[in-house]
Amino acid sequence: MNKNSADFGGIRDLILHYIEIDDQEWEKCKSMFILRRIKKKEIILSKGEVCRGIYFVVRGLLRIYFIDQNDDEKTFHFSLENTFATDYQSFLKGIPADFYIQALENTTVVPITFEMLQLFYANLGQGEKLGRLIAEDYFFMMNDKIKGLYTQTPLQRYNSMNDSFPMILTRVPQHHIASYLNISPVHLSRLKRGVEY
Amino acid sequence: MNKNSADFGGIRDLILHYIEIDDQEWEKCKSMFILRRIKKKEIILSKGEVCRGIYFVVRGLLRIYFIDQNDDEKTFHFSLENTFATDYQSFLKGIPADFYIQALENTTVVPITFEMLQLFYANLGQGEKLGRLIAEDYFFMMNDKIKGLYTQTPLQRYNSMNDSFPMILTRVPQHHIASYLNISPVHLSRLKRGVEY
DNA sequence: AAACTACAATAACATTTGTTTACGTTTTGG
DNA sequence: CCAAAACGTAAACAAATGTTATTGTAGTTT
Repeated sequence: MNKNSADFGGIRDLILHYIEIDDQEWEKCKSMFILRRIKKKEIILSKGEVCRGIYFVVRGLLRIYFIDQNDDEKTFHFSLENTFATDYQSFLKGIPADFYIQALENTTVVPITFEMLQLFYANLGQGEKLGRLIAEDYFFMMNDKIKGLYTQTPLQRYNSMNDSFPMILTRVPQHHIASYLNISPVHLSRLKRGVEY
Repeated sequence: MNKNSADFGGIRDLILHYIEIDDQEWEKCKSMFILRRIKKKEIILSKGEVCRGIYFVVRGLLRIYFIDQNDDEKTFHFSLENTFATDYQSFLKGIPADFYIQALENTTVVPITFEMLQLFYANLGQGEKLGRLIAEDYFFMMNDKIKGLYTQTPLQRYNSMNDSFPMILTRVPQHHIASYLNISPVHLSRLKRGVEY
């Protein structure tokens, strides 16, 4: 890798997965990308702020969570390498975020701003289509998530976490897993043990 | 209302809410619309079938649900007048549906097929944008739904049902409400009573 | 009108999940 | 390297929620 050409990870592959984009268009996109480094535990979005980016994770791991009425953190999503993290509603509507986004490891992201997205829509031949397909994919993820919440027990969801988030169980503290499963850390510990009542 | 011009309810207003569309474009759309009547209790989509339409509810009420591992129905969504019902994932991907869609009242819908949607994308000036905005709105709904599931108690969610679905509590049997809240009918009855432990 | 069905409420009991506290280990920060 | 903080497990108990069974009412069907 040339030292002067930043490595934007799998972004191009990801775009190509959605739409056709030629070299000239890619150069236009690439000129807008920058890398941003985030230290472990750093919070890059807090509730009440407007989310100014879709963060494409090149390396590291982000956690999206919110805080409920009892001041408990509820982990909503983990963003691994080559996936996105954002408060999409805040980002798209320009309204205050409900979510927090925090790095659980030292992390490198490519931020995509709202302005950049508008340029994609306007200047890429299939820009609107890209936006539609991304929104649809985000929707599918939510759809699956809700189905899991309704149909699976906490233990079943725990056991399928490795499918949704490869290696997640070895990368993040267990209490974050518990909050993702919407159960207490103590209870998750019990479930893993296979306790009898 | 002219007897020969079907009433497609608020569809045009809904499209206009998302994009600009001129009279000529609207005539093209309208010529594709038909009305379909669904009898109370009729099921128009079952798990395993491919969902062939986005159903715009002109009058009546649809229920979207799925069946969990214990053969219990879990109500996922109610579609009131001037809103949609579909298994969006099945519809867009052409894969077998996870959901069932059932009429809880005698209902009139305008089905929008996948082929019609492609024509919209291709022939409406802002067709792709329409698709993107619809996907985004669907996403926002899911987003709010998940936030509710994580942060609110069943009773809180019960009390806000009238906001999400006006008059729903007087229109559908209570056990469907309970399944929407993901609690048992017996427990919902208890919560309403405000039982002390 | 009678029989049947769906529905809601209630009580009693069982199961799941949360809370608190304690303890030992690991990780982190200075 | 040391002290402090974070973390996971465990046990005991409390609270929330599910299950089953019963009853009464209202709506449907015959």
